[in-house]
Amino acid sequence: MPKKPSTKTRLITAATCLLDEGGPEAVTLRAVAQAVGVSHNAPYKHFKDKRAILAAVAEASFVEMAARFRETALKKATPLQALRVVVENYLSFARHFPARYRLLFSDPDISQHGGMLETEALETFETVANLVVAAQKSGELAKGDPARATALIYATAHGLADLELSGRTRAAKGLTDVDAVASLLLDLLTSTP
Amino acid sequence: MPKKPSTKTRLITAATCLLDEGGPEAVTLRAVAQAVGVSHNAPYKHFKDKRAILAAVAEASFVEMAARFRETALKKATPLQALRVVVENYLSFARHFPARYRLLFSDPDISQHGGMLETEALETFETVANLVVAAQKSGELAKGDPARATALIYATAHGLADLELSGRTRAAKGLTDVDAVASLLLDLLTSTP
DNA sequence: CTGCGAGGTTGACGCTGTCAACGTGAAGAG
DNA sequence: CTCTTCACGTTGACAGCGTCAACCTCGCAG
Repeated sequence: MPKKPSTKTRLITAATCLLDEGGPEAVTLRAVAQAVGVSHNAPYKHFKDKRAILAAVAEASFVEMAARFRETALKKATPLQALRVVVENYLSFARHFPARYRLLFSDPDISQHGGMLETEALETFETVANLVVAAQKSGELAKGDPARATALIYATAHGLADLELSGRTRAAKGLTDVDAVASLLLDLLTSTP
Repeated sequence: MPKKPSTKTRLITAATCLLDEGGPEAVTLRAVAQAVGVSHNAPYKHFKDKRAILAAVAEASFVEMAARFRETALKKATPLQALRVVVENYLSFARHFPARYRLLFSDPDISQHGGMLETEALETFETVANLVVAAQKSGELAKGDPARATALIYATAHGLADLELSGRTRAAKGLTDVDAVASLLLDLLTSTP
């Protein structure tokens, strides 16, 4: 039986909900407070800023997302398959929770914020890098600096997600099928020069 | 001798300046008006919204940037060199004008806005695609769907720029040297499978 | 019993985008 | 030459926002 959530965690979940449903502009301190059923100044007893609330939302979201990443990736047979699934999941997350995705991966305030979020992010990056190393060892992926290859994969996945969210994929010819482009990169990395 | 600029264009340049110097939060309707020396409501005689002003800023910036792209790219000897220069310029623009870059390439309101901006963006995309085709014909780039390869390059460049702007490149190992990662992609596209 | 601090409330402040009403001056119609 | 009109600009107001300060009110430590 789950103990009843504190006001602080209720504020975080309410903010997350508002963000997902109404975008960034819907997340107002007063709306969050009202959703929880407290006065418009109650949040200041738990968070310094509005930004602090967003940071907490990001932190909670990232931890949850990273856990799911690891879980689904480890079930796959080969490292390359796992890599593909990770990219798929990344893009899927961006599509399902656009506003939250932007908060997590494109907000300067948040990413610079340090704290547990940065640690967790680095750990996740490391996990993917390990996948790349494994795929190189098994011959599924061409050799090369694994950190740089990982960075390339990450940057491409993020770029595709961000372009899709800002609506730029509907127009340009090669961009309409985002997943195909992501797949193209992995194919390129696979081919042995 | 340049004729004196209208209030409308002065509003646009003032907004651009504020955006570059103080980030998105510095661009307030009142601040823009004050910078031009008019009352806080004068902008409404020229633009419907605050968003409309930002859209005008984006449009002007994009046209100017695209022109410089074409100019510098055409001076290069081979298509592949031109491609590298375009990517370099793209990243350089993002670094020099972070807030404006985000407005141009990551703002949903703006990119969905249609109008001349979308036309110009498509045209630019097409220009790059032609570069890819040329590089493939000359054997500098491996064969394959050029539209998709262009999309891949675009997405990667944008992803790298965005990650750098949100401060995520300082931490992860392979991401510290953004230009090297961009170079890696072009190398991959070069190698013949 | 006393006191005190965590958590909640009310009220206020300045700033924002936006709307409505009110000039004003130049240009065109009669 | 006068009258109208309309683009451009002004002032003043409004609600909503983040934030600060002051006050209340428990439950618990001494």
